Amino acid sequence: MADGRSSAAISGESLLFLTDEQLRQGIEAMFFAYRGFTADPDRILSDMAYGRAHHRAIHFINRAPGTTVNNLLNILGVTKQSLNRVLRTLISDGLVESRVGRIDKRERHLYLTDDGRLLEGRLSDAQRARMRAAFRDAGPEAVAGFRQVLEAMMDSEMQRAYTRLKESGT
Amino acid sequence: MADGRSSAAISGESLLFLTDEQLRQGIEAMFFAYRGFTADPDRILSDMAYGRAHHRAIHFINRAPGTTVNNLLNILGVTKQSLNRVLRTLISDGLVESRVGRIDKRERHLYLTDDGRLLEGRLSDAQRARMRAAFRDAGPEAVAGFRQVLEAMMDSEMQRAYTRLKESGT
DNA sequence: CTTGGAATGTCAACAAGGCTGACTTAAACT
DNA sequence: AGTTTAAGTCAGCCTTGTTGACATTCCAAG
Repeated sequence: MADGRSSAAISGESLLFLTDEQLRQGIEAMFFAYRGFTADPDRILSDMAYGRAHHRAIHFINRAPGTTVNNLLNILGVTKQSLNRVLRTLISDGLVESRVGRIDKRERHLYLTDDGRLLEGRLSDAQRARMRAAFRDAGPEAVAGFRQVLEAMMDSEMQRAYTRLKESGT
Repeated sequence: MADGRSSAAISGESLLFLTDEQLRQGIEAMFFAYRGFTADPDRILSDMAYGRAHHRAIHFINRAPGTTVNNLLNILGVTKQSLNRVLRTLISDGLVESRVGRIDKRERHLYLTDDGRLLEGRLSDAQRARMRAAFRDAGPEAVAGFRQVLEAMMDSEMQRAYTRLKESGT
């Protein structure tokens, strides 16, 4: 497993794309690309008292308006204390609204306010601009491959969450 | 820009892969996939007193043995104070060796010790296993697209760093 | 030979954002 | 009535990022 070409055992057909060298390039590509991926929203957020955690909350509340705290917790994969700290500031700053559930009054349903939607737009415009440029440069076939590999890299639980979100879109 | 189909202006040929919906799916795929990407090494590291920052340092020192602190700083994109804290623990724990430069004695050249290489192996075996599974599931064409999109998503400076590393490999 | 600047390291302080654990409140379920 | 669940809160801890100030060492240019 540490001989430098563990998966380079070429078995008839070309599995050269599975060499440790190829895998390592993939790993480094993920590392550098993720930095670019977050760079633009981070710049916007650093001017305010917000960080990446706020962005994530805003993104998914916008994505699924009325989502419950528990729901968001599962998607974000953090503790409720961590999320609560973020939500508290967003609510008190008037970007997020928390409504008591009608059916189950224990639940809180989360919505973006007008101000919240405004910030969401600024953040996702910036992030989409980069993604759009990358997609356009690479072309539709590359984009399909990109999505396919990313999906295969997720934990199965996140894969389900991702698919659910995907299917709820439009 | 916030009308929900800003880039869906279908201009003759099919640019449907550039709709805001497609871009958002790409954004969410990056988010969920990156979690999976770091999950396995994170689990190993949490047993020790180390975190993701230690992993990154170990990875790139292994990748380019003898690299200087400044070099590493540029690749990792953190402040020297941040990196120094990480390096200090790695050096005092005997995982990394810091040698004074022969030509320029101000520089410190960094190398993994045997113990360091051992941990590096454990971490990258875990990370590669997931990447390998994802690559295999998706197939070579998808992998090519994956790499192409990621590369286009990097800042140009990181793109250069990535290419340099890529070309130094094997 | 001296001095300026570069590379490195260190100290201190701070903030964001993770975490655990303990506990409360209110509502719902059984 | 008693238990479970959803949410929130308090306190404290850790990692990892940040600034700013400052010391050391040493190369290189004047």
